[in-house]
Amino acid sequence: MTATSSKKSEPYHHGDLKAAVLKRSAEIISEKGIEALSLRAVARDLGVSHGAPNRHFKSKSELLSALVTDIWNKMRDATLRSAEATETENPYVRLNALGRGYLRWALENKSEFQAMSHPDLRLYTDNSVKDSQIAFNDVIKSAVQAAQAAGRHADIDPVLVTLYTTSVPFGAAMLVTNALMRMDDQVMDQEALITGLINLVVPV
Amino acid sequence: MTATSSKKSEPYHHGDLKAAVLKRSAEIISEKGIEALSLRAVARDLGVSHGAPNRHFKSKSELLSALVTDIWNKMRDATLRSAEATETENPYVRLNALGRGYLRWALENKSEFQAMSHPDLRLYTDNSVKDSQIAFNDVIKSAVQAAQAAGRHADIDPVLVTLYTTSVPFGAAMLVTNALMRMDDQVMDQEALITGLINLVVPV
DNA sequence: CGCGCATGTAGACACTGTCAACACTGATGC
DNA sequence: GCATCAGTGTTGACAGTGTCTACATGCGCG
Repeated sequence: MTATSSKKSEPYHHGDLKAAVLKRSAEIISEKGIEALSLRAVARDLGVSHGAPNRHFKSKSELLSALVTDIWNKMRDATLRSAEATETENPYVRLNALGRGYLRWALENKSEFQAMSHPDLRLYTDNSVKDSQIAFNDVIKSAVQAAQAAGRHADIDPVLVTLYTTSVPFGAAMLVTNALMRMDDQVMDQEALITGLINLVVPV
Repeated sequence: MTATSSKKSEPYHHGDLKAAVLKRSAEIISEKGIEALSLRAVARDLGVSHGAPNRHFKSKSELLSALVTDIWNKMRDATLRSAEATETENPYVRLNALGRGYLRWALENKSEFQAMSHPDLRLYTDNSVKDSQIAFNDVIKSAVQAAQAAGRHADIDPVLVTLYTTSVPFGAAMLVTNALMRMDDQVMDQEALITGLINLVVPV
């Protein structure tokens, strides 16, 4: 919406402020974490008055929602790509790759990953966030069910198996990025950690 | 620190403001979530001036740290109690109970659990939080290693197995309490979910 | 008894998100 | 071609926040 593009001098109208706000906000999250994001700071960075962003986002929560929606979509893409890179139909291999892609993306995009569970998101119920969550979950769910059809936990409630399968990369990423679990005494190569961990959930 | 107790009329000195601030803050977190916590509101609730809490907590982050330290300790106690209630030495049964106690506590103390990963905690590096995390992790680690000694993933790096084992209840609690995973289409009894999920990680 | 120091108060400051009133501008309809 | 008008940006205000400093109070220790 509102995509006139072009970067002139600095006229009264910015031209594409909405996109610029989203971009700068994403940068701030990535660089300093979501706790450093403020509407006024973004406006300052863009050389625009402090009230300008409100023309495009009714509230900070709405901006947050837009950002997080985008993050969910990026994470889904990265996860899916990882599975498709295997070029196989073997549901175990695919599910394993899904998990590794998921975890790797989270560890390599720490700030974005952390933003997804920001408390302020609970203040704003936006369907776009929910929709992107559902789209992500559907990716995992169908891969899990394909593996179930091939014999993995075949007799267990699919909801349970999906939750279990998701919890491992998600929980591990949370624990590691938030330093909620100390792993310092035995430092480990990141890729070895990813592979080792996912192999425990989805042996191949 | 400053534990004179007693509730007189309303003298100049509160008597035990530090404890009162902690208590009221914990209530607010529990009732309205951590995003609703403000120093000034707590001061108002306690009928005390807005600057008073600063005498006991140098910053809001310091208060947060104290609260979260307490939460970690409570969670550890609940988790441990759950294992000891089994009255067995069987490491599988004990580890399974640990996981169920962990997950149950998180689901039943949603707000407290969510507080533990609040972004603002990253602004304040406090050893007390770290120490209580370590104490919690040690509980799990030793139970995991006992199970390894009994044959569970015996040949895998203990760090990996501990991370895996912790990730499941932690990740599931995160996903469910933050509504990051929709589970609505197939509602499930909470205790059935807990048991079913933990059985996938630690079969008994 | 008196003094000191911990504790509580009051005011100020900079910052935040949000809102309303106003200014500018580009496109549309006549 | 020109007036109009909706969209966008500006400015100032407001309430709220955390934090700091100067001041007030009173408890406990010498």
